[in-house]
Amino acid sequence: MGVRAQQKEKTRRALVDAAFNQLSAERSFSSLSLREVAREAGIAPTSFYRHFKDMNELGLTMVDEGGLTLRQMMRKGRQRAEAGGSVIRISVDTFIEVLESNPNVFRILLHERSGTSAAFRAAVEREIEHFISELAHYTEAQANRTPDLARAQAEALVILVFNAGASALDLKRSERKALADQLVLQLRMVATGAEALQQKMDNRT
Amino acid sequence: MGVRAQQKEKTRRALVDAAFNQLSAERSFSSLSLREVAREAGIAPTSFYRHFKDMNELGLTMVDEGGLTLRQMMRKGRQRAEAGGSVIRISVDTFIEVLESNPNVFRILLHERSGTSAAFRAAVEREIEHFISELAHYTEAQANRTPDLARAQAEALVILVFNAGASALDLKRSERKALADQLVLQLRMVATGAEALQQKMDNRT
DNA sequence: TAAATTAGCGTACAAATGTACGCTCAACTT
DNA sequence: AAGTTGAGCGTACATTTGTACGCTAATTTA
Repeated sequence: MGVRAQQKEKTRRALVDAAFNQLSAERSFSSLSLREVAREAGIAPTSFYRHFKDMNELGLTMVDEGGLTLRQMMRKGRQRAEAGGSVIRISVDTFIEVLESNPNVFRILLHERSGTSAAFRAAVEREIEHFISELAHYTEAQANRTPDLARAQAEALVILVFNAGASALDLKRSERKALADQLVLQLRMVATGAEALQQKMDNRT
Repeated sequence: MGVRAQQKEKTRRALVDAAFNQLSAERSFSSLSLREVAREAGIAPTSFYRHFKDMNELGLTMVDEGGLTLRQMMRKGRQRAEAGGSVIRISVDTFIEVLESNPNVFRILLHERSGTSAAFRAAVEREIEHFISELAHYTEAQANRTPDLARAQAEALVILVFNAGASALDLKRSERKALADQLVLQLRMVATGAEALQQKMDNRT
């Protein structure tokens, strides 16, 4: 890659990073202005357009990138689970860690999921869908579930985890422990219930 | 109430209604400006201050009012359930109806739950908490649950319902049917699972 | 009836925003 | 070596925003 393209990429990164850094509990993506982001990235407002058509395009990039980051981290965590122990417990702990080290990545997904732009909502759903289908396949194979039961179960699990994540963002570290415990309990409910429903269906034939 | 106070109340309502009416899939509360709301309500921008300190105060009013509306409608629906039939099924159907007739009320709760203002988030949580504790008490009495198991179960149920609501907002009427069915399945999972866990605990003593 | 209160208005202003336009100059192509 | 490209900049402008201030006129209070 030429010097020129390299520099361009660097600036582009600066923009994305600047936007991520400006996110916080008090600042959502949609409240960021193009000028603010450019300022933080150290370029002139008008130079922004050399990289993105508008703020929307930046945001979608962030959603995609953020989703990827999250999935990679979760996958890494799942490897730990293969060494033995409760899958649920380990997944929850991993998730909390991911959350703590990337709060802003999680924030944008969470907020834009119920956001004002259809494109954003779709992008977030797509990311969540990745989680769900990965998990559904896992359960289908592991626990011999009917596809649609596996699907419903996986979806319920993911939703519960995401929502707990949302609450966790506002909590102190000590309170998070209790939250994680309750989440584990809820996930077990779903898993146990799914198993019971599956049994009932199997016996009926 | 004097003529004067009556007129004031009327204008205040006009403001709240104007704000609710401007909400849509493409327009969140935080994207509304004070001037827009005033314009829609048919008063001068500066007159806004005769009723609310700022947009934030308006928003909090809307959250409180919206939560109240939702709870009243759900309560009315629960009466239908007492006539017999699956509590879960009837509650879900009621919820979908409520959603369809008050999409904007639901939207503001949903969006501000992950919003940018701590006050808003707290207000929404408070509303959701109402739902949860009502349901937890119901379950505790009805199904002899341990308090904390009842609590975890109720929370899981409410979260699943709310999330399905969020998805439903983006769906056509025909697709909502399938969504409702899956939701019912998920709720049954939680209920069944909670029951099984309860049994296990009981047997252990 | 006289005085006090106040909802609503119009004017005004500073601040911030998105973006059009044209320039520069370093990097790349031929 | 000569010519082309394009990232980044500065200037400029029309819009929109929140809100300060002071007035009016109708209602309420005394």
